[in-house]
Amino acid sequence: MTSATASDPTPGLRRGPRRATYHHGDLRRALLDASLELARQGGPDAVVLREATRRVGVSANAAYRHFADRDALLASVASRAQACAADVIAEAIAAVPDSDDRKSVARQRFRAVGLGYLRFALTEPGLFRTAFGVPADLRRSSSPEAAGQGGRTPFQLLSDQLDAMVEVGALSAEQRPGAELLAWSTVHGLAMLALEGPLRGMSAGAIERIAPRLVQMVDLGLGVVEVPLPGR
Amino acid sequence: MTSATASDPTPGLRRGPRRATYHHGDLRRALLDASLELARQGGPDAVVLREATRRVGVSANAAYRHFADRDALLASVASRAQACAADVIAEAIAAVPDSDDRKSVARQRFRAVGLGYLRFALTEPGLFRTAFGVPADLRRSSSPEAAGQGGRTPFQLLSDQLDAMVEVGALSAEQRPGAELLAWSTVHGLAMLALEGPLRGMSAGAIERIAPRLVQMVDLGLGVVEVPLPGR
DNA sequence: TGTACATCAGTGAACGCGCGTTCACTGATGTAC
DNA sequence: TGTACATCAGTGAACGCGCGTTCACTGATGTAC
Repeated sequence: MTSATASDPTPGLRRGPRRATYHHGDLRRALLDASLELARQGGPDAVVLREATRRVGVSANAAYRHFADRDALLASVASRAQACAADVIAEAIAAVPDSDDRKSVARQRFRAVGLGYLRFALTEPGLFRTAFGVPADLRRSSSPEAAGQGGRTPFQLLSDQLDAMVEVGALSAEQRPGAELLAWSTVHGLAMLALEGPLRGMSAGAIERIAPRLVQMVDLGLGVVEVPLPGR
Repeated sequence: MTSATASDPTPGLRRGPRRATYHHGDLRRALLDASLELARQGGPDAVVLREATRRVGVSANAAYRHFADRDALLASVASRAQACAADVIAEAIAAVPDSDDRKSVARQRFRAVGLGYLRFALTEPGLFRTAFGVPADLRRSSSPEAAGQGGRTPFQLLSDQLDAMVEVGALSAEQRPGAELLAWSTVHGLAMLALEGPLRGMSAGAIERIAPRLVQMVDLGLGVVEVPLPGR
Protein backbone atom coordinates (compact mmCIF):
# COMPACT_ATOMS: atom_id res chain seq x y z
CA MET A 1 0.00 0.00 0.00
CA THR A 2 2.53 2.58 1.16
CA SER A 3 5.22 2.99 -1.45
CA ALA A 4 8.69 3.27 -0.01
CA THR A 5 10.51 6.42 -1.02
CA ALA A 6 14.21 6.59 -1.81
CA SER A 7 14.76 8.68 1.29
CA ASP A 8 13.05 6.20 3.58
CA PRO A 9 15.23 6.25 6.70
CA THR A 10 14.34 2.72 7.75
CA PRO A 11 14.39 0.62 4.61
CA GLY A 12 13.92 -2.55 6.61
CA LEU A 13 10.44 -1.45 7.59
CA ARG A 14 9.06 -0.50 4.24
CA ARG A 15 5.89 -2.16 3.09
CA GLY A 16 5.20 -3.67 -0.28
CA PRO A 17 5.49 -6.88 -2.18
CA ARG A 18 9.09 -6.48 -3.31
CA ARG A 19 12.33 -5.56 -1.68
CA ALA A 20 15.50 -4.40 -3.39
CA THR A 21 17.75 -6.68 -1.41
CA TYR A 22 17.56 -10.37 -0.83
CA HIS A 23 18.08 -9.91 2.86
CA HIS A 24 15.43 -7.89 4.58
CA GLY A 25 17.52 -6.29 7.27
CA ASP A 26 15.14 -6.34 10.19
CA LEU A 27 12.48 -8.86 9.35
CA ARG A 28 11.62 -9.69 12.92
CA ARG A 29 10.71 -6.12 13.73
CA ALA A 30 8.90 -5.69 10.42
CA LEU A 31 6.78 -8.78 11.07
CA LEU A 32 5.95 -7.53 14.54
CA ASP A 33 4.96 -4.13 13.17
CA ALA A 34 2.73 -5.69 10.54
CA SER A 35 1.21 -8.11 13.04
CA LEU A 36 0.52 -5.34 15.52
CA GLU A 37 -1.37 -3.54 12.77
CA LEU A 38 -3.38 -6.68 12.08
CA ALA A 39 -4.17 -6.99 15.78
CA ARG A 40 -5.17 -3.35 15.92
CA GLN A 41 -7.67 -3.86 13.15
CA GLY A 42 -9.06 -7.25 14.03
CA GLY A 43 -7.85 -8.49 17.39
CA PRO A 44 -5.82 -11.61 18.10
CA ASP A 45 -7.55 -13.78 15.50
CA ALA A 46 -6.51 -11.37 12.80
CA VAL A 47 -2.86 -12.02 13.54
CA VAL A 48 -2.26 -14.46 10.73
CA LEU A 49 1.28 -15.31 9.94
CA ARG A 50 0.82 -15.47 6.19
CA GLU A 51 -0.80 -12.08 6.05
CA ALA A 52 2.00 -10.52 8.05
CA THR A 53 4.63 -11.93 5.69
CA ARG A 54 2.55 -10.84 2.72
CA ARG A 55 2.48 -7.29 3.99
CA VAL A 56 6.18 -7.24 4.57
CA GLY A 57 6.75 -8.68 1.12
CA VAL A 58 8.45 -11.85 2.16
CA SER A 59 7.66 -15.52 1.67
CA ALA A 60 5.46 -17.09 4.31
CA ASN A 61 8.03 -19.38 5.80
CA ALA A 62 10.63 -16.67 6.22
CA ALA A 63 8.81 -15.91 9.45
CA TYR A 64 10.07 -19.18 10.87
CA ARG A 65 13.59 -17.76 10.97
CA HIS A 66 12.39 -15.36 13.67
CA PHE A 67 9.48 -17.05 15.42
CA ALA A 68 9.10 -20.66 16.43
CA ASP A 69 5.51 -20.69 15.22
CA ARG A 70 2.40 -18.58 14.97
CA ASP A 71 1.82 -18.71 18.71
CA ALA A 72 5.25 -17.27 19.40
CA LEU A 73 4.48 -14.42 17.02
CA LEU A 74 1.15 -13.78 18.70
CA ALA A 75 2.77 -13.81 22.13
CA SER A 76 5.21 -11.12 21.07
CA VAL A 77 2.41 -9.06 19.58
CA ALA A 78 0.47 -9.37 22.81
CA SER A 79 3.41 -8.02 24.77
CA ARG A 80 3.72 -5.05 22.44
CA ALA A 81 -0.01 -4.42 22.73
CA GLN A 82 0.36 -4.35 26.52
CA ALA A 83 3.13 -1.83 26.08
CA CYS A 84 0.73 0.36 24.11
CA ALA A 85 -1.75 0.12 26.95
CA ALA A 86 0.95 1.08 29.41
CA ASP A 87 1.57 4.29 27.50
CA VAL A 88 -2.10 5.28 27.57
CA ILE A 89 -2.35 4.52 31.27
CA ALA A 90 0.86 6.36 32.09
CA GLU A 91 -0.47 9.37 30.25
CA ALA A 92 -3.68 9.29 32.27
CA ILE A 93 -1.69 9.10 35.50
CA ALA A 94 0.54 11.96 34.47
CA ALA A 95 -2.48 14.10 33.67
CA VAL A 96 -3.52 14.20 37.32
CA PRO A 97 -2.31 17.55 38.66
CA ASP A 98 -0.18 17.59 41.76
CA SER A 99 -1.56 19.12 44.94
CA ASP A 100 -0.98 19.36 48.64
CA ASP A 101 -3.65 16.80 49.34
CA ARG A 102 -1.45 13.79 48.89
CA LYS A 103 -4.22 11.32 49.63
CA SER A 104 -6.45 12.84 47.02
CA VAL A 105 -3.68 12.85 44.46
CA ALA A 106 -2.85 9.22 45.16
CA ARG A 107 -6.46 8.23 44.80
CA GLN A 108 -6.97 10.21 41.63
CA ARG A 109 -3.89 8.59 40.13
CA PHE A 110 -5.19 5.20 41.12
CA ARG A 111 -8.46 5.96 39.39
CA ALA A 112 -6.54 7.21 36.39
CA VAL A 113 -5.11 3.72 35.95
CA GLY A 114 -8.60 2.32 35.57
CA LEU A 115 -9.80 5.14 33.37
CA GLY A 116 -6.73 4.83 31.16
CA TYR A 117 -7.28 1.10 30.89
CA LEU A 118 -10.85 1.67 29.79
CA ARG A 119 -9.90 4.41 27.39
CA PHE A 120 -7.38 2.09 25.80
CA ALA A 121 -10.03 -0.62 25.49
CA LEU A 122 -12.45 1.73 23.80
CA THR A 123 -10.01 3.47 21.47
CA GLU A 124 -7.97 0.40 20.56
CA PRO A 125 -10.32 -2.55 20.93
CA GLY A 126 -8.24 -4.82 18.71
CA LEU A 127 -5.05 -4.17 20.62
CA PHE A 128 -6.88 -4.43 23.91
CA ARG A 129 -8.26 -7.83 23.11
CA THR A 130 -4.83 -8.95 21.98
CA ALA A 131 -3.11 -7.59 25.06
CA PHE A 132 -5.52 -8.83 27.68
CA GLY A 133 -7.76 -11.39 26.04
CA VAL A 134 -5.15 -13.94 25.02
CA PRO A 135 -4.50 -16.58 27.64
CA ALA A 136 -1.14 -16.16 29.29
CA ASP A 137 0.17 -16.15 32.79
CA LEU A 138 1.01 -13.20 34.94
CA ARG A 139 4.67 -13.36 33.97
CA ARG A 140 4.02 -11.55 30.74
CA SER A 141 2.31 -8.79 32.70
CA SER A 142 5.59 -8.09 34.44
CA SER A 143 7.93 -8.74 31.53
CA PRO A 144 10.04 -5.90 30.12
CA GLU A 145 8.61 -6.74 26.70
CA ALA A 146 5.22 -5.56 27.91
CA ALA A 147 6.51 -2.31 29.38
CA GLY A 148 5.73 1.06 27.90
CA GLN A 149 8.09 3.94 27.42
CA GLY A 150 8.26 4.54 31.15
CA GLY A 151 9.58 1.03 31.64
CA ARG A 152 6.50 -0.22 33.47
CA THR A 153 3.81 -2.64 32.35
CA PRO A 154 0.11 -1.87 32.89
CA PHE A 155 0.03 -4.26 35.81
CA GLN A 156 3.07 -2.62 37.36
CA LEU A 157 1.56 0.84 36.95
CA LEU A 158 -1.46 -0.38 38.86
CA SER A 159 0.72 -1.84 41.59
CA ASP A 160 2.70 1.37 41.79
CA GLN A 161 -0.38 3.47 42.42
CA LEU A 162 -1.69 1.09 45.04
CA ASP A 163 1.68 1.24 46.79
CA ALA A 164 1.53 5.00 46.65
CA MET A 165 -1.90 4.97 48.23
CA VAL A 166 -0.62 2.90 51.13
CA GLU A 167 2.34 5.23 51.49
CA VAL A 168 0.21 8.33 51.97
CA GLY A 169 -2.37 6.53 54.06
CA ALA A 170 -5.14 6.41 51.48
CA LEU A 171 -5.24 2.63 51.78
CA SER A 172 -4.45 0.51 54.78
CA ALA A 173 -1.59 -1.94 54.55
CA GLU A 174 -3.85 -4.83 55.42
CA GLN A 175 -6.10 -4.07 52.44
CA ARG A 176 -3.14 -3.88 50.12
CA PRO A 177 -2.46 -7.55 49.30
CA GLY A 178 -4.38 -8.70 46.28
CA ALA A 179 -5.85 -5.28 45.64
CA GLU A 180 -4.51 -5.37 42.08
CA LEU A 181 -6.85 -8.19 41.26
CA LEU A 182 -9.91 -6.49 42.67
CA ALA A 183 -9.23 -3.31 40.77
CA TRP A 184 -8.16 -4.98 37.58
CA SER A 185 -11.16 -7.28 37.50
CA THR A 186 -13.55 -4.39 37.64
CA VAL A 187 -12.33 -2.38 34.69
CA HIS A 188 -11.43 -5.48 32.72
CA GLY A 189 -14.95 -6.75 33.13
CA LEU A 190 -16.57 -3.61 31.83
CA ALA A 191 -14.21 -3.58 28.88
CA MET A 192 -14.85 -7.20 28.01
CA LEU A 193 -18.61 -6.91 28.39
CA ALA A 194 -18.52 -3.97 26.04
CA LEU A 195 -16.10 -5.38 23.48
CA GLU A 196 -16.76 -9.09 23.38
CA GLY A 197 -19.76 -9.75 25.55
CA PRO A 198 -23.42 -9.01 25.95
CA LEU A 199 -22.87 -5.26 26.09
CA ARG A 200 -21.55 -5.25 22.56
CA GLY A 201 -24.32 -2.98 21.40
CA MET A 202 -23.63 -0.34 24.00
CA SER A 203 -22.18 2.92 22.77
CA ALA A 204 -18.70 4.07 23.71
CA GLY A 205 -20.33 7.14 25.21
CA ALA A 206 -22.42 5.08 27.58
CA ILE A 207 -19.36 3.15 28.69
CA GLU A 208 -17.41 6.34 29.25
CA ARG A 209 -20.20 7.74 31.33
CA ILE A 210 -20.20 4.78 33.65
CA ALA A 211 -16.43 4.47 33.90
CA PRO A 212 -15.96 7.15 36.59
CA ARG A 213 -18.62 5.54 38.73
CA LEU A 214 -16.90 2.22 38.34
CA VAL A 215 -13.47 3.38 39.42
CA GLN A 216 -15.04 5.37 42.23
CA MET A 217 -16.75 2.24 43.44
CA VAL A 218 -13.44 0.41 43.51
CA ASP A 219 -11.60 3.25 45.14
CA LEU A 220 -14.12 3.58 47.92
CA GLY A 221 -14.95 -0.10 48.18
CA LEU A 222 -11.34 -1.22 48.47
CA GLY A 223 -10.75 0.54 51.73
CA VAL A 224 -13.74 -0.70 53.65
CA VAL A 225 -12.88 -3.28 56.24
CA GLU A 226 -15.51 -5.81 57.07
CA VAL A 227 -15.67 -9.31 58.33
CA PRO A 228 -16.82 -11.39 55.39
CA LEU A 229 -20.43 -12.45 55.52
CA PRO A 230 -20.97 -16.13 56.10
CA GLY A 231 -22.80 -16.71 52.80
CA ARG A 232 -20.79 -19.07 50.66
CA MET B 1 -20.88 -43.71 22.15
CA THR B 2 -23.95 -44.48 24.20
CA SER B 3 -25.88 -47.31 22.63
CA ALA B 4 -29.60 -46.72 22.57
CA THR B 5 -31.63 -49.34 24.29
CA ALA B 6 -34.99 -50.59 23.10
CA SER B 7 -36.65 -49.04 26.13
CA ASP B 8 -35.15 -45.63 25.51
CA PRO B 9 -38.02 -43.29 26.36
CA THR B 10 -36.80 -40.47 24.15
CA PRO B 11 -35.62 -42.12 20.96
CA GLY B 12 -35.19 -38.77 19.29
CA LEU B 13 -32.36 -37.91 21.63
CA ARG B 14 -30.29 -41.02 21.35
CA ARG B 15 -26.67 -40.72 20.32
CA GLY B 16 -24.84 -42.78 17.76
CA PRO B 17 -24.11 -42.96 14.09
CA ARG B 18 -27.32 -44.66 13.04
CA ARG B 19 -30.97 -44.17 13.71
CA ALA B 20 -33.75 -46.69 13.16
CA THR B 21 -36.04 -44.19 11.47
CA TYR B 22 -35.40 -41.90 8.58
CA HIS B 23 -36.91 -39.02 10.44
CA HIS B 24 -35.14 -38.06 13.60
CA GLY B 25 -38.06 -36.84 15.63
CA ASP B 26 -36.53 -33.92 17.46
CA LEU B 27 -33.38 -33.04 15.62
CA ARG B 28 -33.36 -29.42 16.66
CA ARG B 29 -33.26 -30.29 20.32
CA ALA B 30 -30.74 -33.07 19.75
CA LEU B 31 -28.40 -30.72 17.93
CA LEU B 32 -28.71 -28.19 20.70
CA ASP B 33 -27.95 -30.84 23.31
CA ALA B 34 -24.90 -32.03 21.42
CA SER B 35 -23.71 -28.48 20.81
CA LEU B 36 -24.12 -27.55 24.44
CA GLU B 37 -21.91 -30.49 25.30
CA LEU B 38 -19.31 -29.27 22.81
CA ALA B 39 -19.47 -25.81 24.35
CA ARG B 40 -19.12 -27.28 27.81
CA GLN B 41 -15.94 -29.05 26.84
CA GLY B 42 -14.31 -26.44 24.66
CA GLY B 43 -16.12 -23.14 24.72
CA PRO B 44 -17.75 -21.35 21.80
CA ASP B 45 -15.08 -22.27 19.26
CA ALA B 46 -15.76 -25.93 19.92
CA VAL B 47 -19.34 -25.55 18.71
CA VAL B 48 -18.77 -26.90 15.23
CA LEU B 49 -21.81 -27.72 13.24
CA ARG B 50 -20.40 -30.82 11.60
CA GLU B 51 -19.34 -32.32 14.91
CA ALA B 52 -22.78 -31.76 16.38
CA THR B 53 -24.44 -33.54 13.46
CA ARG B 54 -21.86 -36.31 13.66
CA ARG B 55 -22.71 -36.90 17.31
CA VAL B 56 -26.40 -36.98 16.62
CA GLY B 57 -25.81 -39.37 13.75
CA VAL B 58 -27.20 -37.22 11.01
CA SER B 59 -25.73 -35.78 7.84
CA ALA B 60 -24.06 -32.40 8.19
CA ASN B 61 -26.54 -30.42 6.16
CA ALA B 62 -29.54 -31.76 8.01
CA ALA B 63 -28.75 -29.03 10.52
CA TYR B 64 -29.81 -26.44 7.99
CA ARG B 65 -33.41 -27.58 8.34
CA HIS B 66 -33.37 -26.18 11.87
CA PHE B 67 -30.78 -23.42 11.94
CA ALA B 68 -30.08 -20.77 9.35
CA ASP B 69 -26.37 -21.25 9.75
CA ARG B 70 -23.67 -22.00 12.27
CA ASP B 71 -24.05 -18.60 13.91
CA ALA B 72 -27.72 -19.22 14.57
CA LEU B 73 -26.83 -22.52 16.21
CA LEU B 74 -24.20 -20.86 18.35
CA ALA B 75 -26.62 -18.13 19.39
CA SER B 76 -29.11 -20.72 20.61
CA VAL B 77 -26.39 -22.57 22.47
CA ALA B 78 -25.31 -19.30 24.11
CA SER B 79 -28.84 -18.74 25.37
CA ARG B 80 -28.99 -22.20 26.84
CA ALA B 81 -25.64 -21.68 28.47
CA GLN B 82 -26.99 -18.52 30.08
CA ALA B 83 -29.91 -20.53 31.33
CA CYS B 84 -27.45 -22.91 33.02
CA ALA B 85 -25.79 -19.94 34.67
CA ALA B 86 -29.15 -18.70 35.86
CA ASP B 87 -29.76 -21.99 37.65
CA VAL B 88 -26.43 -21.83 39.49
CA ILE B 89 -27.04 -18.23 40.49
CA ALA B 90 -30.60 -18.91 41.61
CA GLU B 91 -29.32 -21.74 43.74
CA ALA B 92 -26.77 -19.46 45.39
CA ILE B 93 -29.47 -16.88 46.10
CA ALA B 94 -31.78 -19.50 47.54
CA ALA B 95 -29.04 -20.75 49.84
CA VAL B 96 -29.02 -17.48 51.77
CA PRO B 97 -31.04 -18.11 54.94
CA ASP B 98 -33.88 -15.80 55.75
CA SER B 99 -33.66 -13.59 58.82
CA ASP B 100 -35.20 -10.56 60.48
CA ASP B 101 -32.41 -8.33 59.28
CA ARG B 102 -33.92 -7.62 55.90
CA LYS B 103 -31.08 -5.37 54.80
CA SER B 104 -28.52 -8.00 55.58
CA VAL B 105 -30.51 -10.65 53.75
CA ALA B 106 -30.90 -8.43 50.70
CA ARG B 107 -27.22 -7.70 50.61
CA GLN B 108 -26.23 -11.30 51.08
CA ARG B 109 -28.50 -12.30 48.24
CA PHE B 110 -27.00 -9.62 46.09
CA ARG B 111 -23.56 -10.95 46.86
CA ALA B 112 -24.79 -14.45 46.11
CA VAL B 113 -25.49 -13.38 42.54
CA GLY B 114 -21.86 -12.48 42.08
CA LEU B 115 -20.58 -15.55 43.88
CA GLY B 116 -22.88 -17.78 41.86
CA TYR B 117 -21.71 -16.14 38.67
CA LEU B 118 -18.10 -16.81 39.61
CA ARG B 119 -18.82 -20.35 40.67
CA PHE B 120 -20.44 -21.02 37.34
CA ALA B 121 -17.42 -19.56 35.57
CA LEU B 122 -15.04 -21.78 37.49
CA THR B 123 -17.02 -24.99 37.35
CA GLU B 124 -18.25 -24.63 33.78
CA PRO B 125 -15.64 -22.53 32.01
CA GLY B 126 -16.68 -23.68 28.56
CA LEU B 127 -20.33 -22.84 29.10
CA PHE B 128 -19.40 -19.59 30.78
CA ARG B 129 -17.33 -18.44 27.85
CA THR B 130 -20.12 -19.42 25.51
CA ALA B 131 -22.78 -17.67 27.55
CA PHE B 132 -20.98 -14.43 28.24
CA GLY B 133 -18.01 -14.27 25.92
CA VAL B 134 -19.80 -14.35 22.61
CA PRO B 135 -20.70 -10.93 21.28
CA ALA B 136 -24.40 -10.22 21.47
CA ASP B 137 -26.56 -7.42 22.65
CA LEU B 138 -28.40 -7.10 25.90
CA ARG B 139 -31.61 -8.41 24.39
CA ARG B 140 -30.42 -11.97 24.74
CA SER B 141 -29.74 -11.35 28.41
CA SER B 142 -33.43 -10.69 28.89
CA SER B 143 -34.78 -13.27 26.48
CA PRO B 144 -36.88 -16.17 27.77
CA GLU B 145 -34.49 -18.50 25.95
CA ALA B 146 -31.78 -17.49 28.37
CA ALA B 147 -33.91 -17.97 31.46
CA GLY B 148 -33.30 -20.75 33.95
CA GLN B 149 -35.89 -22.94 35.61
CA GLY B 150 -37.11 -20.02 37.68
CA GLY B 151 -37.94 -18.12 34.53
CA ARG B 152 -35.29 -15.45 35.04
CA THR B 153 -32.06 -14.82 33.17
CA PRO B 154 -28.81 -14.16 35.04
CA PHE B 155 -29.11 -10.48 34.25
CA GLN B 156 -32.65 -10.40 35.56
CA LEU B 157 -31.66 -12.18 38.75
CA LEU B 158 -29.08 -9.47 39.30
CA SER B 159 -31.65 -6.75 38.67
CA ASP B 160 -34.09 -8.43 41.02
CA GLN B 161 -31.65 -8.42 43.89
CA LEU B 162 -30.71 -4.80 43.32
CA ASP B 163 -34.39 -3.89 43.34
CA ALA B 164 -34.81 -5.80 46.57
CA MET B 165 -31.95 -3.88 48.11
CA VAL B 166 -33.61 -0.60 47.26
CA GLU B 167 -36.88 -1.86 48.65
CA VAL B 168 -35.46 -2.60 52.08
CA GLY B 169 -33.26 0.47 52.10
CA ALA B 170 -29.93 -1.28 51.61
CA LEU B 171 -29.32 0.82 48.50
CA SER B 172 -30.52 4.31 47.78
CA ALA B 173 -32.80 4.85 44.82
CA GLU B 174 -30.43 7.32 43.27
CA GLN B 175 -27.62 4.76 43.24
CA ARG B 176 -29.83 2.18 41.63
CA PRO B 177 -29.72 3.12 37.92
CA GLY B 178 -26.92 1.38 36.11
CA ALA B 179 -25.90 -0.60 39.16
CA GLU B 180 -26.24 -3.83 37.20
CA LEU B 181 -23.35 -2.81 35.02
CA LEU B 182 -21.08 -1.93 37.89
CA ALA B 183 -21.73 -5.21 39.62
CA TRP B 184 -21.66 -7.33 36.53
CA SER B 185 -18.42 -5.81 35.29
CA THR B 186 -16.64 -6.70 38.47
CA VAL B 187 -17.34 -10.39 38.61
CA HIS B 188 -17.19 -10.77 34.85
CA GLY B 189 -13.74 -9.24 34.86
CA LEU B 190 -12.36 -11.63 37.43
CA ALA B 191 -13.84 -14.57 35.57
CA MET B 192 -12.43 -13.48 32.24
CA LEU B 193 -9.01 -12.69 33.63
CA ALA B 194 -8.93 -16.14 35.13
CA LEU B 195 -10.35 -18.06 32.18
CA GLU B 196 -9.09 -16.26 29.11
CA GLY B 197 -6.71 -13.59 30.25
CA PRO B 198 -3.44 -13.05 32.01
CA LEU B 199 -4.59 -14.81 35.16
CA ARG B 200 -4.92 -18.06 33.31
CA GLY B 201 -2.33 -19.72 35.51
CA MET B 202 -4.11 -18.85 38.71
CA SER B 203 -5.68 -21.72 40.63
CA ALA B 204 -9.41 -21.98 41.13
CA GLY B 205 -8.74 -21.92 44.85
CA ALA B 206 -7.05 -18.55 44.63
CA ILE B 207 -9.94 -17.16 42.66
CA GLU B 208 -12.45 -18.50 45.12
CA ARG B 209 -10.53 -16.94 47.96
CA ILE B 210 -10.68 -13.51 46.41
CA ALA B 211 -14.30 -13.73 45.26
CA PRO B 212 -15.87 -12.78 48.62
CA ARG B 213 -13.64 -9.73 48.85
CA LEU B 214 -14.64 -8.75 45.36
CA VAL B 215 -18.38 -8.90 45.94
CA GLN B 216 -17.94 -7.19 49.28
CA MET B 217 -16.13 -4.38 47.53
CA VAL B 218 -19.00 -3.96 45.13
CA ASP B 219 -21.64 -4.20 47.81
CA LEU B 220 -20.01 -1.55 49.97
CA GLY B 221 -18.70 0.56 47.11
CA LEU B 222 -22.04 0.77 45.35
CA GLY B 223 -23.72 2.63 48.13
CA VAL B 224 -21.17 5.35 48.67
CA VAL B 225 -22.29 8.67 47.34
CA GLU B 226 -19.62 11.04 46.21
CA VAL B 227 -19.23 13.86 43.78
CA PRO B 228 -17.05 12.51 40.99
CA LEU B 229 -13.45 13.68 41.10
CA PRO B 230 -12.48 16.02 38.30
CA GLY B 231 -9.81 13.70 36.87
CA ARG B 232 -10.84 12.65 33.42
C1' DT C 1 43.93 -7.66 -0.69
C1' DG C 2 42.02 -11.97 -2.35
C1' DT C 3 39.85 -16.28 -1.93
C1' DA C 4 37.39 -20.53 0.32
C1' DC C 5 33.88 -21.70 2.83
C1' DA C 6 30.70 -21.98 6.85
C1' DT C 7 26.67 -19.77 8.19
C1' DC C 8 22.69 -17.37 8.04
C1' DA C 9 18.33 -15.53 5.77
C1' DG C 10 15.71 -15.91 2.46
C1' DT C 11 12.66 -18.67 -1.75
C1' DG C 12 9.00 -21.56 -4.06
C1' DA C 13 6.17 -25.30 -4.12
C1' DA C 14 3.46 -28.33 -1.79
C1' DC C 15 0.81 -30.72 1.97
C1' DG C 16 -3.12 -31.84 4.83
C1' DC C 17 -6.59 -30.14 7.46
C1' DG C 18 -11.47 -29.55 8.58
C1' DC C 19 -14.55 -26.40 8.24
C1' DG C 20 -19.21 -24.14 6.51
C1' DT C 21 -22.12 -24.39 2.89
C1' DT C 22 -24.58 -25.71 -1.50
C1' DC C 23 -26.53 -28.88 -4.89
C1' DA C 24 -29.77 -32.13 -6.60
C1' DC C 25 -31.79 -35.94 -4.63
C1' DT C 26 -35.03 -39.39 -1.92
C1' DG C 27 -37.67 -41.25 1.98
C1' DA C 28 -41.49 -40.43 5.18
C1' DT C 29 -45.65 -38.07 6.60
C1' DG C 30 -50.14 -36.22 6.66
C1' DT C 31 -54.15 -34.37 4.50
C1' DA C 32 -58.01 -33.84 0.79
C1' DC C 33 -61.16 -36.23 -1.42
C1' DT D 1 -61.16 -46.91 4.35
C1' DG D 2 -58.18 -46.12 0.39
C1' DT D 3 -55.47 -43.47 -2.64
C1' DA D 4 -52.95 -39.19 -4.78
C1' DC D 5 -50.03 -35.93 -3.88
C1' DA D 6 -47.97 -31.78 -1.63
C1' DT D 7 -44.88 -31.02 1.93
C1' DC D 8 -41.42 -31.67 5.00
C1' DA D 9 -36.98 -33.84 6.79
C1' DG D 10 -33.55 -36.15 5.73
C1' DT D 11 -29.12 -38.00 2.34
C1' DG D 12 -24.55 -38.05 -0.19
C1' DA D 13 -21.25 -35.90 -2.71
C1' DA D 14 -18.76 -32.01 -3.61
C1' DC D 15 -16.82 -27.20 -3.36
C1' DG D 16 -13.67 -23.59 -2.07
C1' DC D 17 -11.29 -21.61 1.45
C1' DG D 18 -7.07 -20.13 3.69
C1' DC D 19 -4.52 -21.41 7.07
C1' DG D 20 0.01 -23.24 9.49
C1' DT D 21 3.76 -25.79 8.48
C1' DT D 22 7.47 -28.57 6.09
C1' DC D 23 10.70 -29.69 2.39
C1' DA D 24 14.73 -29.09 -0.31
C1' DC D 25 16.76 -25.27 -2.21
C1' DT D 26 19.63 -20.75 -3.23
C1' DG D 27 21.38 -16.05 -2.50
C1' DA D 28 24.06 -13.03 0.54
C1' DT D 29 27.30 -12.24 4.24
C1' DG D 30 31.29 -12.35 7.01
C1' DT D 31 35.39 -14.45 8.68
C1' DA D 32 39.94 -17.33 8.52
C1' DC D 33 43.88 -17.66 6.26
